[in-house]
Amino acid sequence: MNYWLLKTEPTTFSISDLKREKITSWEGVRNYQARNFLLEMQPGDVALIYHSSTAQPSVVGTANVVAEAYPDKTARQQKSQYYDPRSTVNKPIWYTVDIEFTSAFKTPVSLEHLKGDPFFADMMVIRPGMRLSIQPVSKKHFDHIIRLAH
DNA sequence: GCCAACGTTGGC
DNA sequence: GCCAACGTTGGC
Repeated sequence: MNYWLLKTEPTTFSISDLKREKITSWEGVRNYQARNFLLEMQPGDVALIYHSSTAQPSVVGTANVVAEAYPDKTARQQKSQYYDPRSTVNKPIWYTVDIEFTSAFKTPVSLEHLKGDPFFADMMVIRPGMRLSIQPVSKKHFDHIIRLAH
């Protein structure tokens, strides 16, 4: 079982949207490194949902991975902002996974907190210039964030 | 809105 | 295969 952090801009898709939809396809990942992490994800893995590009960037909830990676259909939809003409049915480039809402934190754990807490000193998300939208997370970091959120 | 850090593209 | 130019991300 592995742990992940999934970034999203709340103006595009927020934890509230996930709560309402219950299960969603995590479409639109267009970065090879993030895609490779998507391909590693397995049902049973759990993820932190992180709001980026907002007043207080924070971990805001959790989700379960419920379907392993499969081709992202938006790559072949010309009207989609995620359209990529290089991706074909036979040779898809981009993938997505299905995740299921599990919780929205009453107390989000802010990036500011993570940066200030030595416990998270080696967490990927606090590294300056870290733009990766899908990141592996250690169990100890995951568990502690859950504890802080309660 | 600024801008640093990165990733991608494409000419050579 | 190098690298400059350009585009994107995302905190501030």
